[in-house]
Amino acid sequence: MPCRSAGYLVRDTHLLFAKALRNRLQEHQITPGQWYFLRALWEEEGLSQRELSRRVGTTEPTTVSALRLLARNAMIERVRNPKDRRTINIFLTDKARAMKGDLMPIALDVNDIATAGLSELEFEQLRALLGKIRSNLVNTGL
Amino acid sequence: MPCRSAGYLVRDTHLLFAKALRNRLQEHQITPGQWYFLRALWEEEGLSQRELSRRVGTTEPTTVSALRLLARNAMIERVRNPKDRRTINIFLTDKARAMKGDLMPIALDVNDIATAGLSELEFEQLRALLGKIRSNLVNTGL
DNA sequence: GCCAAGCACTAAGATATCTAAGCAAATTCG
DNA sequence: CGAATTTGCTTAGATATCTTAGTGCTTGGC
Repeated sequence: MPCRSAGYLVRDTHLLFAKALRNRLQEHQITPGQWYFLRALWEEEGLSQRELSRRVGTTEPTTVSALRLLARNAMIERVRNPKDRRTINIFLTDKARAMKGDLMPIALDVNDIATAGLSELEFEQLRALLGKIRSNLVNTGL
Repeated sequence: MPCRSAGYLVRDTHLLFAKALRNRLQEHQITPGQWYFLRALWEEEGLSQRELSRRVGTTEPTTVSALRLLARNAMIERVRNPKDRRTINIFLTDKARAMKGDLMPIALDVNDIATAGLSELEFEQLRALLGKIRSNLVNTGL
């Protein structure tokens, strides 16, 4: 009996997801680290780095790294906010907006492959269970 | 409506698990990266690096890095196998064996916190669902 | 026995992530 | 108003992880 802990299962599943994503994104010169920020920006442009960090679930230094790569690939522009000069708002370039149509199907594909054989109900259960674990860890992890 | 993908949920949960583990392990000078290898070695000593990689779910270069840290902390010894000089077998030091009693409760604690409020049945569902996703991704991720 | 193929590990270099510490702009408050 | 605090971002340095490309040992076919 393996009797693996929840943490191990989650970590291992994460590594497999990241690998599947990386293999499919690499021909577009996008890495998984950049991917989550792109998704957040496709949903809403002009977010600050702090707000992006919150939505993607990383610390701010991680966000700085990822945005540096996205800027190097000409996917984003960083615009200092004139109302509050501490803040930098992140906007997509035309190139990045145009790539949404190519890239989103990749994410859907990976998720379809990953959840193949799961019913709608099972998928909702998974979301609920992971959501419960996340809120447990958020409140006591510090 | 957030409508987060399975991949995002798993990644975010993983980051929270890793953070909770890191906070609790740091006073013992053990990092999460080393943790999974320690667990595998507490279960069975003398594994080769390849076998360790397979059990922990990382590539071999990652295993090399993690074992380097464990060796620096005097937690393992690397012994060249005399029967097959390509292979290196990994053994725990007395120090590492002695720490099992202190460290295992930390893992149990993190898992208890993470799964608080989940019934036994729900925990089994989670394991089954993640297991299904893992096998889906293993077979098609490459 | 020789050599080609395969196997176990390592090196190099990139990305992903964290914590701790710092800087500069904005806000609060005496 | 001016100092202290807070806020948003950055830097520095460590760990974690991957892919690609070696190095050296073993084995199997001839």
